[in-house]
Amino acid sequence: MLSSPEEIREQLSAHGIQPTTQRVIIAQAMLERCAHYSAEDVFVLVNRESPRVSKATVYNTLGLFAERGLVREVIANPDRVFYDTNTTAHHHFFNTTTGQLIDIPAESVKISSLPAVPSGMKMEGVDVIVRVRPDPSRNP
Amino acid sequence: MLSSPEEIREQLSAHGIQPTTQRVIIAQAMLERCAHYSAEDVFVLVNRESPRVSKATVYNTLGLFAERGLVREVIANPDRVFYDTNTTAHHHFFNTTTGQLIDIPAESVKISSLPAVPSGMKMEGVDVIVRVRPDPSRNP
DNA sequence: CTAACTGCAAACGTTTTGCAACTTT
DNA sequence: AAAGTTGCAAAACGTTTGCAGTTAG
Repeated sequence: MLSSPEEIREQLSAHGIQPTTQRVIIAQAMLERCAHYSAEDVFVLVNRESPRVSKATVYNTLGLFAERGLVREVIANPDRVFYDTNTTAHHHFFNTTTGQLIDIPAESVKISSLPAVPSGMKMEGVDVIVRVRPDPSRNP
Repeated sequence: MLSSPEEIREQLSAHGIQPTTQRVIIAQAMLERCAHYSAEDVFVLVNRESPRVSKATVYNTLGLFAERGLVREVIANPDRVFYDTNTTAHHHFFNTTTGQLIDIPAESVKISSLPAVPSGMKMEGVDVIVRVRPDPSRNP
């Protein structure tokens, strides 16, 4: 992934996001490894060594990043919104027992038919969430 | 839909749910018309005429109903979990502007390929959420 | 200099909890 | 009688807000 502050700043600018100190810190932390982060995850990650970004800023920033397409909002768990640094088209396994999300590459899912979008509406995207859980009978 | 308290009680029992007074009230209100209800919706609906069920009981009951398959949890909006009285296989349009959900019959969506479920896991179901929004160019 | 952004703490709305009282079996 | 359920109010939780102070262009 990208890592130098330089590259991060460019990425932010490319998405129309003003690269402030805190935004660079957050983007760097998130893009370092591909994962699904809750707001709390990011808050902890970013302030691990020393307090650098406030909670309000984390929330604002995640919202902004999602709006500008730098990360993607994934909603599978009622308790938490996740922000996915993988913004390419893809889907998810959702472990209903642990709440964990696992990416499914777009190619693995083929949707051969979809209904017409209601009139006056425009399709934004399609999310496929495959709910799974540990199988007691197969994993003794 | 079902409507007599008798039938409702039977439905609850059939799902392994002890048919108490409050649960019958809630089930009756929800099954009366097919829709997507938030917990607050149900709370208001059920206490419209007179206070009959507490908020805590509404939450507990919805959780129980979902667990036992009487209703289905639909998560598309970070702000609210919806409970869908349509438990047959089907999918959803999600209007990202208004937060409204619209059912898509299962037959309208054909998924021709899915990845293998991670080992030791068992598939519970597949949710397809088609995100849509008003199209300014088509609806002036 | 101006507009944009940040931090703090307080406010918010939803969901959960602890526990005594009450139903249901 | 025992087990399960309910209501209440309080707590917890994630998220948002208002505003004064700071930073970026």
